[in-house]
Amino acid sequence: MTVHQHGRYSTPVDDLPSRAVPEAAVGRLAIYLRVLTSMIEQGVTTMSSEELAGAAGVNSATLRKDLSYVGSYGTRGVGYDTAKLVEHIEQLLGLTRHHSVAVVGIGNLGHALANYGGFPDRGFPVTALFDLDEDLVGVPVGGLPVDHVDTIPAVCAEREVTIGVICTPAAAAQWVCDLLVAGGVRCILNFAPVVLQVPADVEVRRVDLAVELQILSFYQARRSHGRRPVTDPIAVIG
Amino acid sequence: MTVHQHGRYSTPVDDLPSRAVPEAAVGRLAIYLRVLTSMIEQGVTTMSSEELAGAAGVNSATLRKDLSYVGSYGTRGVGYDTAKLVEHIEQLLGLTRHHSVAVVGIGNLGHALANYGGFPDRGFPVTALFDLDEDLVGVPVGGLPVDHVDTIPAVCAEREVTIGVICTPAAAAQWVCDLLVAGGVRCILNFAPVVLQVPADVEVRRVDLAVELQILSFYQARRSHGRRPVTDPIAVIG
DNA sequence: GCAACTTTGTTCCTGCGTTCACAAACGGCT
DNA sequence: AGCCGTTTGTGAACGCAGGAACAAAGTTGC
Repeated sequence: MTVHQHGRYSTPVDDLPSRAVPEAAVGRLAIYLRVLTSMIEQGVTTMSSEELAGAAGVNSATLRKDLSYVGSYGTRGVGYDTAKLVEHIEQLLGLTRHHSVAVVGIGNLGHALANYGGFPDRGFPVTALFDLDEDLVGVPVGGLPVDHVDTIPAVCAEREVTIGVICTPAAAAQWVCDLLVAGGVRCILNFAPVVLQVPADVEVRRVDLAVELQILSFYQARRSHGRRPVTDPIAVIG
Repeated sequence: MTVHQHGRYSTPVDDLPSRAVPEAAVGRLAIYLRVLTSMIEQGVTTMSSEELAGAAGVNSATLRKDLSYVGSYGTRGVGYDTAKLVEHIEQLLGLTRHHSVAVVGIGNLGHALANYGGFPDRGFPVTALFDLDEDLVGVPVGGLPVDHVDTIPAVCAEREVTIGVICTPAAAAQWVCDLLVAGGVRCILNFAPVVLQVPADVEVRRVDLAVELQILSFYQARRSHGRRPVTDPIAVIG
């Protein structure tokens, strides 16, 4: 799934330019951002809420409300300036600053993540890799040498890691998580199939393959039990 | 994130034993399932709602309500029989039947998924791998030979694939998705950073690394800007 | 410069999901 | 057997998120 571990909401901060942003809206804003950058590459300079909403798969009213959290940067009768909008969303999401990422657990998945290089959509440089396996320590993966997990607190503090990604087996996840927190990391992306226990000021997001599959299984079970008739690959669209 | 693409709800089916299960509850049930199986391995035969809720990181009232969708299988004054509960949740989630999985895009991530072998927590055998790269076609990955993407409709139909996992680059995702749908696949797990357009009866779940990181970035930005002081790795817990 | 059209920003409303709180039920102990 | 403590299951309140609808604003054409 990948949900907030607890049903927490956005932070009720006040001094920042916008009001409290609902959690769900934050996720959608990240999607708008992707759609926008993709459109900009295609030379689109202006989009209406209707167009953007369609591309992102949401209701246009929802989109406008989400954008209102960012501020009023649209032009009535015209739409939104794509470049300007990207700029403001990036600012709201804190993407102007770079976030140093550490990957723990260099197995199959860890390898895959480390090799992403600059990490998807820039702004998230991977600056540390960790594993327990002595044979792996020192070996460069994706151009970065692997460090031993025991050095997590020290290395994370030194390299100012802000986001820790846990790709270890379930059994090691909580331990690794504690080490990351000890190293000052307050944002954790957890791929291990465990519910992590963390202090209140640490944000955990879970990406759980098994849960995803089981949810799909549920929707599959509730249905005209069976598969879809095989169709022509041409006719698509919902 | 990994959300429903649209904010759809559970299916308003009637003949099945339980009432309509809220979408959010389905995700949590999958988590309870994991916690329960883990506890059973440790020899625990009974758990109270409070214990189980704590381990899953949710409110105990929420947990009880979620379990009430499954049916009333607890004993007042005692708690829930772990084995019995697992059985009933598995039934609700449709895990009694096996769900054949196809992985499309055998890059870093696809490799990682294919090598998971039986796929996390059983019940999801990977029965087909696809890629566009001719050099990869025929090569066995995790014991299964890779097929060409062009054969997706035919192979998926033949092997009765129920879940398609898309690990391709963004540009190929929609195309691959259409092929899967053409092959009769109605459940799709999408790792590509794109919003897929699908017919209404196809269920898509998205796992989007970039979005996850950006959400974490947002929460990091809204805070007493900075990292956590480096602490002793021992003192933890929220 | 004015009018008509387009599109935003926002307000209101509806509905779901989460939580609280309590009554019913069950086991254990005397 | 009856009482007491414990824990479930659910009815009701609360709060947030999503969608519809409208008024303000701005642009384009004449």
